Amino acid sequence: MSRRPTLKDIARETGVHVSTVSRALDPQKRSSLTEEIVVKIRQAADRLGYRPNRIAFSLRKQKSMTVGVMIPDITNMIFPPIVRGIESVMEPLGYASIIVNTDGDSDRERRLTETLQERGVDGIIHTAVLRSDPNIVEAARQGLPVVTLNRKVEEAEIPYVINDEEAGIRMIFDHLHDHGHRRIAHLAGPRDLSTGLLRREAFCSVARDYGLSADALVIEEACRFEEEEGRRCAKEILSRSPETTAILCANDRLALGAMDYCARNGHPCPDKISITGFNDMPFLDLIPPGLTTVRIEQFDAGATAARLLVQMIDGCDGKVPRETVLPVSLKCRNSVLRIEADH
Amino acid sequence: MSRRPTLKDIARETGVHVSTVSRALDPQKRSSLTEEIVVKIRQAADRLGYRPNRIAFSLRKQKSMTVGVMIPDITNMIFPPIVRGIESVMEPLGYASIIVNTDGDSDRERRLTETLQERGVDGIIHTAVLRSDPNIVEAARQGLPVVTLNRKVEEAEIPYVINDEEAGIRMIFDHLHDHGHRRIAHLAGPRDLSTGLLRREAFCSVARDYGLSADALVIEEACRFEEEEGRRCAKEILSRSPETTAILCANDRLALGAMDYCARNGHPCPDKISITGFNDMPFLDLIPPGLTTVRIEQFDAGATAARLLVQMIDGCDGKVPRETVLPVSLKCRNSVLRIEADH
DNA sequence: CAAATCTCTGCAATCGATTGCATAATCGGT
DNA sequence: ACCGATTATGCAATCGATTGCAGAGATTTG
Repeated sequence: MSRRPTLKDIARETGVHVSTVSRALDPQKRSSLTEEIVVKIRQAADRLGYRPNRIAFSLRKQKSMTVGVMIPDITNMIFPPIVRGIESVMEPLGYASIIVNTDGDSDRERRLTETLQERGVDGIIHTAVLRSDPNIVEAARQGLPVVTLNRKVEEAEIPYVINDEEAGIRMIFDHLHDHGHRRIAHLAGPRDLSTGLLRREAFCSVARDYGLSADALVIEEACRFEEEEGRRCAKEILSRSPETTAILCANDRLALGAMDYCARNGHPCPDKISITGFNDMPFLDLIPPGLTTVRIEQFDAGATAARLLVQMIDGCDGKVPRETVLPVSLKCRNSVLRIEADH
Repeated sequence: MSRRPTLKDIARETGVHVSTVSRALDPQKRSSLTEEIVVKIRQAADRLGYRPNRIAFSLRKQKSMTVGVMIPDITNMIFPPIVRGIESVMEPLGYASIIVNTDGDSDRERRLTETLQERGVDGIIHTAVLRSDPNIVEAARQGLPVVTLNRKVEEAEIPYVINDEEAGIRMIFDHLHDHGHRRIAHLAGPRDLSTGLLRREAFCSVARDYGLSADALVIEEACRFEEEEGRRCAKEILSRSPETTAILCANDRLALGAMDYCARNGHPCPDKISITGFNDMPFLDLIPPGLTTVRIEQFDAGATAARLLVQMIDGCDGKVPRETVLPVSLKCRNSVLRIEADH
């Protein structure tokens, strides 16, 4: 129940000055001390169960060995793997992470950025929802190392890690096309979220490459990445364009909602309609018929962002790359049916 | 890019002593200052964009306004809601949480407990896997406020928050019995995890109340709470005891695995066999036929644990309750079929 | 043998905020 | 106008660690 021992306690115990103790316990400077005294000090430290006080360390060194991780919502299943990826890099290096949930709320985000800075974080990993974000940009401008995940930040010189959304959409579009689908609708995500916009643009671009004119495309935009919106948009698509044979959805949850709506309304997937997702979230394989989707390596994304951030914090050698694009892959299950091309 | 302003900067700016600035900015003591000077100081603080340095604060006050949250694995879907529950209580009070994943590894847990203490956390919320845990007990004995979640810690005086596992098992057993099931097998969780043991004991106890002799019970124990083990144990149960009409599983993932095995081997659920889960994890409603399970309020559990911890940290009034048992509820979907009682 | 060099350890300032105590300033009372 | 009481502010120590500089001893060198 007694207070944790400090350098001073060890100094008293061994009869040397605290600065000597400090040096004896620091592998860097141990060399400048007499072997005998180092041994004595380390033994005393062990005996007392000394553990350094990182708060004092932080104050003196102006380095907290702490990073902030801002995510929209940890209960959204795509984020836990990212968090673990970050931790897998940070923890071995002695960094702790303070994770905060922004709920995509700009006010909250501003407040949390503030608190993180008050706590003296050495850097921030910011996984984005909104496409622009003045608070974090401002923090970066003040010299705080920041890396963003899942979002290009155009305005500032902030390094970002993104997945190859374009390639993912192309893969899955190709896959649908290869299976004979020509009437492919896009169930898009919200345009103000960067993934929503990016995937939509990729869809249009790929469709153009296949020679489909832009105004012939049927695209329905969800307000949120949620099942309910998936249902609503699926309904919209089917009524607006009944000849649709495939719906390429901007993410898995939209796809799940779409599948549900279709199943309940005489268009079971994949028999009547093919549906695809994006993200490959956990447990997808347990949900029939098995959603074909684009796999994103969330863990790697987190780890990559963490490595970049550490580089920026250490700030020694060279610049870190401004842009890192991570590969994605096609994950085929059973939600896409081969049909006769109708041309 | 210039360094954040400190009290000293404001003092220089306004021509008063830092201690005066400190007092002017502290709502508690502001009263002892002249109104005029307080205004002047606050204006200067605003103008310079002053934000307190919490590290210095922590060092001086011996209070970090930080708590440690130890969980087995954030990618396990039951934990994110707990984390958010904790945050919902802590964040408004100015506490930040450092979340660490223990992976149920005792060594790792010891190390992480150490790091948390080095960082001067004001308390720890420890959501358990193993039934006993020397490290955290030791930390608590040294006077660190600790609350455990999901586990009774018998040895020490650590307050714990648990769900009413017994009541949950009883509800679901009753439910099966009401639907005519008499041959109810238990797909148990690992005995060294507290939920595994508790639910198994509850199962035996309820079965006894229904007049089933202990040695007539068919119980198969999984090594881990994973789908694969669910499959293995389901197979075991069906071959050992083919007349089984219902499998009461110790958690949802085991149930999902069992459902999968049964479906693939001529025992579709619920037509041939009824299966139940425990936890009510997210997305369960999307997986046919819809698992009937016991709902645990994870968010509330986290929030409750957080409130207890804050009480302990503030340590003012009275003791906190040693035990808090949270209510659970039955969540009926479609994995239980009504059958003719066979007696 | 004295001077120069080198090694090792101690001193004290520092990081930014808090706070008990001292002191200067103000006020009222007579 | 003077004294004691009150109030507002400053001083300096403190939290625990780090680190530049100084200086004591030991050692080498001319």
